[in-house]
Amino acid sequence: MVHSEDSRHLFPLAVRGLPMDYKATLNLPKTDFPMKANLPKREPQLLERWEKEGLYHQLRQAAEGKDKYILHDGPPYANGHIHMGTALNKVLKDFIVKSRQMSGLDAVYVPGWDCHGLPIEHEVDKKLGPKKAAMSQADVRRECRVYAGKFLDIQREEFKRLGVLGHWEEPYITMNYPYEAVIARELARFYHNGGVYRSKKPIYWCNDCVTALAEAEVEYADHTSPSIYVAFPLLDDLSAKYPGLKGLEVFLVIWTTTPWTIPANLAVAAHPDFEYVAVKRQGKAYVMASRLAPLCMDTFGLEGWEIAAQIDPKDLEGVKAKHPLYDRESLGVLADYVTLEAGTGLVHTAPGHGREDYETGLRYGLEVYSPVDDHGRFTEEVGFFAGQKVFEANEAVVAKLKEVGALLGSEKITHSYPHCWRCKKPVIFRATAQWFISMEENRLRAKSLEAIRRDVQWVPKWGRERIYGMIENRPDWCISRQRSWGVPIIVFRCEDCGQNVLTPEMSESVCAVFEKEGADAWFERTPAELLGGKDACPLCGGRNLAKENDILDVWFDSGCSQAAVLKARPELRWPADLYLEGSDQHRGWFHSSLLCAMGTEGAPPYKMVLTHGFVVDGEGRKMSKSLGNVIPPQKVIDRYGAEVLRLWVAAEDYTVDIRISDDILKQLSEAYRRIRNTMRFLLGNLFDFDPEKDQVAPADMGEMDRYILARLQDLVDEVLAAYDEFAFHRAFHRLHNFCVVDLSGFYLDVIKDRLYTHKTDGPSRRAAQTVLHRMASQMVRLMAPVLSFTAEEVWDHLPGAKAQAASVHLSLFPERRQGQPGQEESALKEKWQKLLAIRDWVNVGMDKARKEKLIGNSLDAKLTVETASEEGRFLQANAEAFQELAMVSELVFAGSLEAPTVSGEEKEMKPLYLIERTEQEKCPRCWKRRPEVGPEQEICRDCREALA
RNA sequence: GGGCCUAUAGCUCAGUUGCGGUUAGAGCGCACGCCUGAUAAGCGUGAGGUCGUAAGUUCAACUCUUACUAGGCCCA
Repeated sequence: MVHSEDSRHLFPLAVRGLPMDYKATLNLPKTDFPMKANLPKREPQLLERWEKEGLYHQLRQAAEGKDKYILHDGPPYANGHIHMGTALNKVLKDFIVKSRQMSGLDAVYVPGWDCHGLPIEHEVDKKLGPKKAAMSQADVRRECRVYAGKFLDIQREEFKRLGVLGHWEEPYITMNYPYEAVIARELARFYHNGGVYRSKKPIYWCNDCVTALAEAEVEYADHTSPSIYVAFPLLDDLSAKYPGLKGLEVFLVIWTTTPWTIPANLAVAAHPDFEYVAVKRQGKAYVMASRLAPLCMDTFGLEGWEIAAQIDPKDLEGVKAKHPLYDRESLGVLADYVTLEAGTGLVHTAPGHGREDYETGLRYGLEVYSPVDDHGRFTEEVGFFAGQKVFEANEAVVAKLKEVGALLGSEKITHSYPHCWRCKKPVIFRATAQWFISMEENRLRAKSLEAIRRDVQWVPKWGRERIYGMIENRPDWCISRQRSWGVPIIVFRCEDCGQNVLTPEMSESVCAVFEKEGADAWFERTPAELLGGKDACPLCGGRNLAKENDILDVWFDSGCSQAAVLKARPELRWPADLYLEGSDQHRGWFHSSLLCAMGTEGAPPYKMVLTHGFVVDGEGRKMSKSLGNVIPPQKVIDRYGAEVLRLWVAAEDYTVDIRISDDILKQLSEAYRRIRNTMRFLLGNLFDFDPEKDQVAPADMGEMDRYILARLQDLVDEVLAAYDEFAFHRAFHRLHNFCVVDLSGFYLDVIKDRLYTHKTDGPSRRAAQTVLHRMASQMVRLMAPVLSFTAEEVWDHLPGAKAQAASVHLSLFPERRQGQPGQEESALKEKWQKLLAIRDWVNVGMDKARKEKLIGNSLDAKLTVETASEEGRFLQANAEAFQELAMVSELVFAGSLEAPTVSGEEKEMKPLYLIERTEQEKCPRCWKRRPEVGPEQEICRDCREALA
């Protein structure tokens, strides 16, 4: 044992022979709960234990009969490893499920995966290479199934590693046979309701993948296109109204960045509100928007022009121009999407090659003309360019226009253009026969909009406006894809009468086969087999039914999860209480699920929709390979542990973008250590505490204990309120703040004396332990949804905990305060907050005294407080409490002070005080400096009593 | 280009759910010091913000309006 210089001098121990080992008489903290978490190693052990004990199923059992809380999992795509965004999403869901469970609900969580679709098929294509040509569609599908299954397993392990609890052995999987059957069945319901139709319509088309693409499947990237100005000779004579045009050859001048669509031109659009002019030069007149005309003439290199007439755009509606290349008319139309940003103010319109063009075409009764085949080649009907690929034909079109003298100008332009999300090549708009779900039939759009307004709670609330706008403006849902890996559109075509046919009996027969054999049956079996021999056309009686080739958009698959999962599983319930996904899902899963449910059930599948933002780097930039700022979850887990990743999710306000960086993670691991150490201190001081026998009633505690218990109750109330509102960052900050400010900085520091030196089973020590026990027991449960691993570890070490529940996750949250705090409690709080404020003020002087080497430890100090102020007298009345709080050896009072330690200027509300070094001797046991300690008496009176 | 959203100390968050009012708060980190009986811990003190920028409304704006800048999601 080593003594300080000081105590050796005071206690000539030779007198007694050997130094008394007072340290051995103290109750110092003792615990197996390690300071160092070693999370990357410890977490897998806990996971193994939870799995072995079947924790998720124990939770189900424990909650049996309670109200259910259904958070319906949005299925991630079974392709690739998880990334920070998917990790964030799953961890947030885990917070919600665990906190709802601990609030006394039965929070079932069935995770799912989305398994069909182009991205997987594309990967499989790449893997198969030329082999694919020799394979049947069914063979390709088998490969896809294996591929999806592999990544499903990978992701499942990755999610479990995060500490996410759920029914992992039996997730929902969109490629499972029963699920596939439900998809087909839901589609059939739409079909039988008349909501599904087949029509020619321009859709995004990838020439390379030879498929239609969903809007979600195109991405925008820069693309260089030829931009050309083309003159369309006007056939109608406008000179009656505009005499300035008399005798002139008049042209409508358009601008386009897709020359290859010129052959499909059927109209020229003007804006109804813009001003137009006809510009005259050398016997010709060019019609353009007046604001753009000078610029354009400049571009064309034409000088010496004048304005021949101001033209009202309404007069352009219905006029006929001649197509520059073909013997065909092009109609003058009006459209309000025409802009003056670039071009001529007159827009080339090809209804078969653009959505807006298509809609304009509908209004004017134009054909949906699209002379391009599946591979993006012109068909025979276009003449000159037949057989050429459209992008390559750009040049030929330009040349031809030049040849006929219709080309006024051309240049290269780089602009944002849609590309295929898989092959990254530019896509086109092309009209083909597709299957659609009508937004108007059965009032699907109107009913959905009503439901968005009336029946669903959107958090944050702007989500409502966002999805409302999308549903309000979206076109009909194109549900067909020309691929293999998906659920087929189970419609038959009668080769005899040429009609598409599907009766309820037929669809039911097909779905029954799907349930047993999966959707593969569509590709492997004959119509007769699928229809149980009843394969006669219901219209003409012919027996030559052919199966539709198109498969369904994958968004329809996941949109059906509410039917295939919520309704199908007995442990779940329809509708769900909550959907929680990233804000991009307003156009994705929230959207498709709503349409599917509205179409078949007439009601939304969720009561509440919660969204989170996107993970960005420390500078707020999105994560991308090209920026090199991607942080994979695995890296964080390996370095800090999943617990720190979870803490990151909890600490950030997820309603907006969520930043992550090394600095942020470092900061969080510091915060983690602080919380862990606080819990460790609590446990360490409970080593000899048996809650069954040693508890002290609050009435028998001191004020300080009762005060901190009131603070603890505040913590419980606020953290639980935060969980209720899904405001996890508030829960985390509050808990952390409590550890730092209320515990470390105040209560724990102050009660060390009691815990260590007071009589082991005396009331003051047992009171402090009672408080610590209650604190640990409540805090561990408050933190369990977030710090799931650490809380379990604490639970293992907490006296009496295991007797209550085998796992902290099986316990319930602490009780909230009933009603408002009582008057007594409020008074107690006010008083102690005042004492603490004065302590802060005294600390200023203590620091000064330390810097002056007057004292080191605060127990070296003698504090003299002036009683002239109200606060001074307040302290005098509460001297004992304040002395314990300030941890000084002497506290005395004086009427006035000559030279206070810190000048009280501008702090007149604070008492003046003086800090000196006390003359009293140090008790070698409790280290307080006491008057009775000296050569006669080795230790202080309190210590003697404690040891008695 | 359009819609929606975000912008408070180096970092993470508060700033009193819709309604503007005294020197804008906390913790972390940092600096300086203390302790060595929470010790690869703990305590204290302190320095950090023209509340993204610029106008406007007002007696008064972090809080309201507009524009701009940066960033995010969705769409074109």
